[in-house]
Amino acid sequence: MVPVYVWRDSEGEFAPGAATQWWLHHSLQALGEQLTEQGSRLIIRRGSVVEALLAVAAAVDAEAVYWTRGYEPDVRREEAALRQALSQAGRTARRFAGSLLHEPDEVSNQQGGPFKVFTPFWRSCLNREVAAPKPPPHGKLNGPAEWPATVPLEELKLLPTLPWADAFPEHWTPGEAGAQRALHRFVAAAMQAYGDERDLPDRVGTSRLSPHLHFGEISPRQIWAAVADSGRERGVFPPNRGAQIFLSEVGWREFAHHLLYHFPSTTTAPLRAEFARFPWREDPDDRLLKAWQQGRTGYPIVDAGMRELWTTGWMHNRVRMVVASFLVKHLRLPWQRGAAWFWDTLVDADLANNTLGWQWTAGCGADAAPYFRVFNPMLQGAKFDREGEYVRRWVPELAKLPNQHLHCPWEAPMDILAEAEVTLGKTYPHPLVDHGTARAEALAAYQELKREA
DNA sequence: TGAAATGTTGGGGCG
DNA sequence: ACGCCCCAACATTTC
Repeated sequence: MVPVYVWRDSEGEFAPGAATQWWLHHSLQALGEQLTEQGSRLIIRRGSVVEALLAVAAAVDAEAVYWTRGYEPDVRREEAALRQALSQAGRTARRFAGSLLHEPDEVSNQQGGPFKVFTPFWRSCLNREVAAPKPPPHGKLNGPAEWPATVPLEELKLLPTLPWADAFPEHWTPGEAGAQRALHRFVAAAMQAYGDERDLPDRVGTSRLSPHLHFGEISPRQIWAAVADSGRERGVFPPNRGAQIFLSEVGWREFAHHLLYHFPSTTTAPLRAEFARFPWREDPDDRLLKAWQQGRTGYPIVDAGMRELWTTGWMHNRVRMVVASFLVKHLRLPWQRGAAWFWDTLVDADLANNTLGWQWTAGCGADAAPYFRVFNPMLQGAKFDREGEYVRRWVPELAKLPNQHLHCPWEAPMDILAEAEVTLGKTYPHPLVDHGTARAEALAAYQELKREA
């Protein structure tokens, strides 16, 4: 067996982002070390996936090439080309499914088509058996008499040249061992309270498994099995309400892949075609976009989220919904711009999940939030960051403000601002847009879209 | 996995 | 005792 990773020469809008590359570097490093411990190696190549795999296969005269299938449009084209090339070269192609609980073409509605609404999709999934995960290979792995050439990991230049990702290691341990630790921490310590705590961004109430899942360091079947195992003694599945909600979140990931597979154009185009004509706002020099990206919108919960993203490569899901709603509704900038920023900065950037998330927020996707559902950043802050711990952690210049004014500093009396050492427009920005005005304009833009329909 | 406007209900103060 | 008003609490509708 010869384990191979090929770093593609990919360009364009869905080439791996900077945060993805950071994670990949460490994940490959961990995988390489693990394989070495088992007497094997990780062979790294770069360039065309098809050419690289054909070359390695020829070098060791491989009988067959094995891989796990993917669902992104580019990957599907690549796999088809690989199949054909292997066939021509007289080698066997063996493709396996390992990234989902259920394959997108095995789940269908009563008309035999793809689902477009989550609830019936997930109900249908719950009626199916989830295959048990296979144990990982243990002990010594066999290898060829002579190992093929490999590119040193450093030569892929995956790590950022600027010190942007310096704090990432405090928050993440890429690799299979880190994934297993995260899973077992969650199941043992947080899963039962998941229903109550998952929406509170200052807690570690979520699983934080998304990057591990994206990179295949853990599979959803392993997660399913671990959750089921935690309730085995009492013979109940799911073991509790927290587990049930958590598994349905895994279900949203399944749904996202289902949609990407059946509607591959949604990575760039709205599923609801009329939204292609949405009157987005002009943004000369990307002034509004940059303020959002840099966490300088003047809305504390939004800025906290954007800074958490920049600092850790991740953002709590509740806050993702808030900042996404803010970009699409308050700033009225195209959801694709937000998706591109998430794509570059999230360590869990995933084409299926990112596409579903942004189309959901923008109201133009499958089973999406209606467009008029505009999040109020002050209320979201008051509801989900009641004690202000999240905002104080990521927007420290507001830390001395009392809770009452923390989520809307522009409404605080002068003396309270002075006492908290806050000067709006200087130590912290004025609101980039007025909430009431922005909301009204967003709704008017939506009416315009409907009128033209 | 909204928010805001609008409508309804019912307790309590008051004449 | 009774009607009236106020208003909070809750429900419904609309965006």
